[in-house]
Amino acid sequence: MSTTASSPAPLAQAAESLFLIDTMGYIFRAYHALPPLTNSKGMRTHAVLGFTNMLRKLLVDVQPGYIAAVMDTSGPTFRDEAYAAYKANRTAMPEDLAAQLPYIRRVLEAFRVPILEYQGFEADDVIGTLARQSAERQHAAVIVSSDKDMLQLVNDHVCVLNPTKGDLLCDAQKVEEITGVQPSQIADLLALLGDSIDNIPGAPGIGKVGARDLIQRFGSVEAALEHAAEVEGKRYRESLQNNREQILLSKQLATIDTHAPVDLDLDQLRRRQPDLQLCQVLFRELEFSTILKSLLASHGETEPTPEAELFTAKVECDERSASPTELLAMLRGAAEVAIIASQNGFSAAISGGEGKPAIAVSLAAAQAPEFVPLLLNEISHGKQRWIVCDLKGFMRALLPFATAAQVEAAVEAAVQQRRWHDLQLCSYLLEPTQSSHELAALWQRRLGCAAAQSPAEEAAGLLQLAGPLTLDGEHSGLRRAYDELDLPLIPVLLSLEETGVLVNPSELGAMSHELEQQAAALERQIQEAAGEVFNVNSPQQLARILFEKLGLPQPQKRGKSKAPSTAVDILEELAPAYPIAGQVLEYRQLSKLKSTYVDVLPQLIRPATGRLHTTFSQVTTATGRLSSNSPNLQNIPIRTEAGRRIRAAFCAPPGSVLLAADYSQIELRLLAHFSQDTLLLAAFQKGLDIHRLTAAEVFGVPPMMITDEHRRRAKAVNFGIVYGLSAFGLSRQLGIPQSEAASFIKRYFERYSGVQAYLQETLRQARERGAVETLFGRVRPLPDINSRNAALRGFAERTAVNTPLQGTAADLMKLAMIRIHHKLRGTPARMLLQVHDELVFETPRTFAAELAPLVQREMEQVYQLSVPLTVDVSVGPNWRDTEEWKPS
DNA sequence: CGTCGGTCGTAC
DNA sequence: GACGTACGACCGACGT
Repeated sequence: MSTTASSPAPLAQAAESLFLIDTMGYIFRAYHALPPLTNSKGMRTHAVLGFTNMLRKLLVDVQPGYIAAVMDTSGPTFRDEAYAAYKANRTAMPEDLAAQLPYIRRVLEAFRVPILEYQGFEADDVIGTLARQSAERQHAAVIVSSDKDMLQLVNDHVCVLNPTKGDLLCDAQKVEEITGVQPSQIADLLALLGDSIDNIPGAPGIGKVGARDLIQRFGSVEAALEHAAEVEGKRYRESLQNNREQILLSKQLATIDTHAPVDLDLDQLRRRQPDLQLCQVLFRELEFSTILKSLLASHGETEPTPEAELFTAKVECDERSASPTELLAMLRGAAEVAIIASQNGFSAAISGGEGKPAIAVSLAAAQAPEFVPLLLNEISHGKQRWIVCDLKGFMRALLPFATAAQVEAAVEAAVQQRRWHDLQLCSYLLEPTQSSHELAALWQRRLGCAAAQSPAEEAAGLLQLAGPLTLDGEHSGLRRAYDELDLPLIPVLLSLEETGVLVNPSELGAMSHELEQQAAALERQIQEAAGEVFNVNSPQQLARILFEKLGLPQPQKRGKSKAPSTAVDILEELAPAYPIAGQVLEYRQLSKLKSTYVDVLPQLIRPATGRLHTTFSQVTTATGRLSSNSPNLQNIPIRTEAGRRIRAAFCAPPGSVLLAADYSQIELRLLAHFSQDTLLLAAFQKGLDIHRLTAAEVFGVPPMMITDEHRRRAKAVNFGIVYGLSAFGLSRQLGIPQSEAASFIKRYFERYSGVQAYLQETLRQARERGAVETLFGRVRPLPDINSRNAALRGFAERTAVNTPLQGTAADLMKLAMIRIHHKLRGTPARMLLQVHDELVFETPRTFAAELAPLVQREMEQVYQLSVPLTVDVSVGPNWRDTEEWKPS
């Protein structure tokens, strides 16, 4: 509000004024006006965000002396009795808005703004009454509202501030300027105009201008009705004469009651400083980090407040120190043990008994050699449930003090007896769309605290988190994915990561040099054609050169920030006519390979093993797939010749070979299984080429006549189905008119009618439940599936189609991995990588002939479906040059 | 000098 | 807005 150049008097006197916030009115407008932001938890937060921003701006810029937030209570009011249809037009509050209301209250509490609500009285009337009482005491009041009803309350001591109209401040003069009538005549104006939102009927046929003129001329609706006969315009005259009762009722409804039984107590409403601790907890939960940052900054808290102050629910524990044997003795008697292993040592916590704080113990790293063997023995043979966060990380921390086989054996024993409670995994299964399931994130979200202050307290926090992060009751459907897939997979993934994969660094080194030369040459050519030196890597600068300076035809497609897109499909279209476009494409390809793979991978080779060790994340994707990072080994190039050279650098050591096994069309096979579509089932049962079949069916071409182009398009259609395709998306993918794409889709669903029925049923269930699930019960919530926002809804619908297919494929692959891992125990073969539908192994050449059928059988037989699962196996010296293995 | 959103490109 | 799921490089705007 400091931006309001000429602050009218009431704002200049803000330090003494009473600010009355029309809370619900503002929230409704924020809800409808702002894009429906969702935080990482899937909760809508935009109304809270809009309200918080408004409130904070008010508090900071205006510095009100007195403030209150007025809210409605549920229940009937006098207006409902006066007019049954009143607010009948107001549909029930949308669920995602209702869910935000408790947070609005918490925001007000955190800012220490008192909430005023009175049973049976609407906020308008409470505001009107308080404003009147304030004015009678010669005390200025400012009503913060965007509702035009409020303008009737304006007088010498009362004005209205509209935060949605750039902080428009209305005094009596401004009201007249805007509406053409005095504040005292606003109710008369609205009585004629009506208000569709509040279901005030008004006078049919009388609009803005008419209402204003009539009130200006007669002064009130009563007077206008009395003199209706004198009105010249036939439409207005008859409306007045024919709607007398309705108009009078409308005025009654539009009139704010300024005599509600409410007493203004200014002292209670004096502005107070925000409760920074509450603000921190709340805004972290809501993920309003910008607001939090600026709030802390404005209160001189450049450093985050000391952690101790953040604890709203301090994790209680009695800290003790103990020797390894004493600690073991303590663990032995416990039913549940929370345990953390880190570089700094160990900490563990057990329940202190009913009502008592947890008992927590920490152990220095120096004790690990003595402690770990004891611990592993207890994990294997004890009866406790072990609570951890990130079992894979826990296992890894034990590796320096025991053999991998010992760690794995102990963990496996407890896995089989269902004695592991991995909070990270539970959190993921419960909320697969959350961006983080790290312990720190769980503390923040579930305990409302920043972090523990000591290792022992951290362990005690784990104990506390185990309560909310269980898969019991309504979430017991997730147990199967936990018990049968995700938990048993953990030792498998640890094994893959620790094994690593061999890459040939000198091969990559040579490539780096070549790519450098080629890219530099292309860069020179591009800059020469451009007539200037610029950064080809900058899409923005490139767009300027291509579309402004050189005048290439501009694409329709634009980025979010306005520059025309220079993406590959655009440049490909331009390449035949403009060599520079082709050069850019080639440059991009080379520099991508160099910067993302060739120059990065050698640096990540672990010196101790001479191999590349990725990290698989089991808690990242919304569908249940794994992800891979540092480096990502799930996106090593394969499509282009230059890219395949990188793949060739992934190799087997002398005497060994790589073996790759991949599921053929697993998602389409799952579609056949789920949909039971006759045609699709028959196709897979007969082992047909599914893309050729689709080409024949959709394009109406006999199988003999199908061209590569037909097949290419059919393949795009098949992929599109799995992705929840739209005509727009398909048309863009294939570069064909949307109408043509639409006819392909139509033909597809005519031919594969079972698929269409299945997809419709999937959507119906998703809408009903607000979630979809995989074959093994992994659930993905879809908060937007019934949204009124078409874009959000469309996205949720495509997700609803894709997730059961992609997620079930991931489930099956996990199961196959677990089984194969166990079959490989005692063999010289090692599983190295998983790339969604492919597994890569390393094996002595002499064992390959045994490994191949084992892997193929386990993968194909992983689960009985209505169609066969088929797996292609290939073997070779490196990841590029593998040759198909055939059972003999 | 770090952070963060946008754009682009790699995989399945 | 715009067919699903990821990771990550680079740029450039922004705040320190």
